[in-house]
Amino acid sequence: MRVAQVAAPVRTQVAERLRAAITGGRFAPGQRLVEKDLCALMEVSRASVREALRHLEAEGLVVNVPNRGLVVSRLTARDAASIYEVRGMLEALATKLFAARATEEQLAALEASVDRLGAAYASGNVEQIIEIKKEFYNILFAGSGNSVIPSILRTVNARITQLRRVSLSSPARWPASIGEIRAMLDAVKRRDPEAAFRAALDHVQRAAEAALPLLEP
Amino acid sequence: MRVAQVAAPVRTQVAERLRAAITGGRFAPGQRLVEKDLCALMEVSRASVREALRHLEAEGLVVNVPNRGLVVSRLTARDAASIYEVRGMLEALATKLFAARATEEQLAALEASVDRLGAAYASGNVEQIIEIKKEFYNILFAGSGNSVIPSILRTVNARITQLRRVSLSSPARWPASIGEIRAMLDAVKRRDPEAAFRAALDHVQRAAEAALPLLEP
DNA sequence: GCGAGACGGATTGTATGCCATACATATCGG
DNA sequence: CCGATATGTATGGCATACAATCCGTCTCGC
Repeated sequence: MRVAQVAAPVRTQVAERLRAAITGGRFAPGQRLVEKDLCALMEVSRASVREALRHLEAEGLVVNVPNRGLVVSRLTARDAASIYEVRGMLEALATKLFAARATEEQLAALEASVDRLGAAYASGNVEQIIEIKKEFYNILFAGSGNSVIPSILRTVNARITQLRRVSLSSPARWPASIGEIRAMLDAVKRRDPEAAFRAALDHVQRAAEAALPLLEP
Repeated sequence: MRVAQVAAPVRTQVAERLRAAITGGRFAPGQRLVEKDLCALMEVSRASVREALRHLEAEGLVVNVPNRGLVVSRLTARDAASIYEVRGMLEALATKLFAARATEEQLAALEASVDRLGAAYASGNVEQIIEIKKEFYNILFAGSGNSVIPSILRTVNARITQLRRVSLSSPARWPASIGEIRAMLDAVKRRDPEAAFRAALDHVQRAAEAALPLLEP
């Protein structure tokens, strides 16, 4: 009987906290990340901070300026548009595969999640919406049977989190959004992969249309 | 006038050499990567090796076993299938965007690259085929205007390099392959994004059908 | 007054040594 | 033959040291 690993390695904890700080907006894009300061902030050694930063660097959340150090990567309008294009394709693929492969249990779980999401939109609790949307996608990816889509989207989405939060904070698009998600669910329930693909792609494209103009006013 | 940086950081050189060794098959899947051994092999410090390994870990090329260290990640049949699904979508997207957005110069460059690729296939030089295919995709991605597709595919493709090399070593599929690529080119030249999408997706799907059976005999 | 160059602080890049801990294996006693 | 213990190996983590580089500032000479 294997006992639970109590403590994750320090470097991964550091990486997670840094990732949360960046995606949560506490570190602004363009801000310098000075190793020594991070050591003081988290009370760990420089080696651990550096290894964590190499991880974030590989994820694209921070970029390295030679001999100057790391700065929180700045999202250009083109990057954001590219990310939405990729998201559209991969989420559409996942939805299509879900429609073709998911078990009835997974389908029921997805439907239940959509119901909760509708309730969350009605209540207006943004944190709850974000939480349930994450759950929704976890069910979707699990049922798609594709093991690499989640990791790609997690990485790619981390870079546009601020943008999503901003766009989500205006409730104007909420009714349309939940409607699009219900359309995805309908297609999946009909076991219609092509319709599911189109519905998911449509959802992301409309989200992009709402979010991208916020980038450069 | 900025002078060329003569030396990349040691850790990136280490990461590149390790990546090349893994994708080149010199490190077999499942093989342990002992930090001290790598230090001795490359004559660098353990800190540099560790930072390089964090990078490869984020890329998924190696996986960490807690308190045991890193092993070259093993590609399951499901992983390989997932990767081909993702490749299909993203290469199809890139081709579609290229058809819609590329300049005439980029289109001419792509056509020239396809011609060289045809010659390489005719000559039977596998290394040359790989080289020109890389060039072909670089032109494709540049003309697609999407900045994140290349980085995703580079990461994802690194994991199936051995598989590609094996499948490429049998010339049986070569005529079909170059034919599919010419179909992509034709659609792009006609500025027909949807046809380009379908042609690129078809190319990857057929490559997958040829490569995946080689995984588990 | 003003530009060029020297200087110094700050920061990264790299190396080294050390210790604690976890795991695997060998060894030894019964 | 079996189980407990000892030992070796490797990672996980830390502190320190030092070179290279960059950047801002200050001074000196004109």
